[in-house]
Amino acid sequence: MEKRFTRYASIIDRQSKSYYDRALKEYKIGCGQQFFLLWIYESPGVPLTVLSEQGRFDKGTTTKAVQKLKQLGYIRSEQDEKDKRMQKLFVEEKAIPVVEKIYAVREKINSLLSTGFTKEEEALAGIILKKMSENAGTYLTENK
Amino acid sequence: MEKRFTRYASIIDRQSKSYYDRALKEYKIGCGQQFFLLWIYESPGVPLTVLSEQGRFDKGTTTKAVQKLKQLGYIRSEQDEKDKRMQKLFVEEKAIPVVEKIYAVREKINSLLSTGFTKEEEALAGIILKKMSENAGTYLTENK
DNA sequence: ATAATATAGTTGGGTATGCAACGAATTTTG
DNA sequence: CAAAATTCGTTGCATACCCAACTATATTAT
Repeated sequence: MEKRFTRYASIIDRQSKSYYDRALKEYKIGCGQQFFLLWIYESPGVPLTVLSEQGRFDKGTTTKAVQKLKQLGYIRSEQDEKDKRMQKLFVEEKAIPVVEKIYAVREKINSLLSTGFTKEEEALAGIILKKMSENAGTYLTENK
Repeated sequence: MEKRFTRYASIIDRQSKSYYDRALKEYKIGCGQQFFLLWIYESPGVPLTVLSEQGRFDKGTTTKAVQKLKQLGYIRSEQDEKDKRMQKLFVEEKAIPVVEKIYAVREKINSLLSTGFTKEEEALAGIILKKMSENAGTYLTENK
């Protein structure tokens, strides 16, 4: 059978991004910030490196997303006392409505993506995609 | 269960793109052209609109990828006689080694992505991802 | 302790991509 | 048939992203 995993992943990713962009426009952020804002919300004080690792983003990408969130006043950073290179990130009050909106949009997108799936298929999809993304991180990267 | 389909799709897509970029560097193309070159190879005379639809790419994205392939001499276009707006696309001899390379890389990526999968899981992954990408095209887009 | 290495984060540059506005050709409508 | 609407493709602009080079701080090795 012809496998076309990447083609499907690409379509899912692009369409989801476009949906996020439309849904978050009113908050002045795009698809590129949602992941980071929620992660900071869920892990107060998280440093940039951890964000990069968790999303498998380049450090530069993470820096720029974080800068945008900071400019908008949605997060703030504190320098770590012990390691002065490290910035600990926190969500600001102002961002709470945005966080809630992102959760809702994420939920919506994920349920639209699994339209017509049985409960079993949906669970299986989660497991398979997780495994595949782990493989991507392990076997498709240059280093490691 | 918490669904995170988009996160996984995003990682798979980004890592695959990076792999394509590294693997195709010697041919002066990047991840953004592989889909189009193969499709033109498999469907001689295909117009730009069909490429856009099949990959669910924006028309502008398709135009730019096609322009790059043309500049490199990998494809040529012919104006349709009946409908003068339409460009029919064809692969040039020069591109054959590139086409073969892309097939090999695609195969490699897809097999790396399914590392550790049973035959059943692999087949299931294809079915589920296909379905999900169709849902993305149907339910996540603005129009239609 | 000092030199070599490693790590956190930033920056500059390039590619991929979507979106909106456009021009040209075609089709549909009244 | 002429005007309006649609369709094919292009272009300009903006965002997301990776990569490589860099600074500053921290850690390890000699």
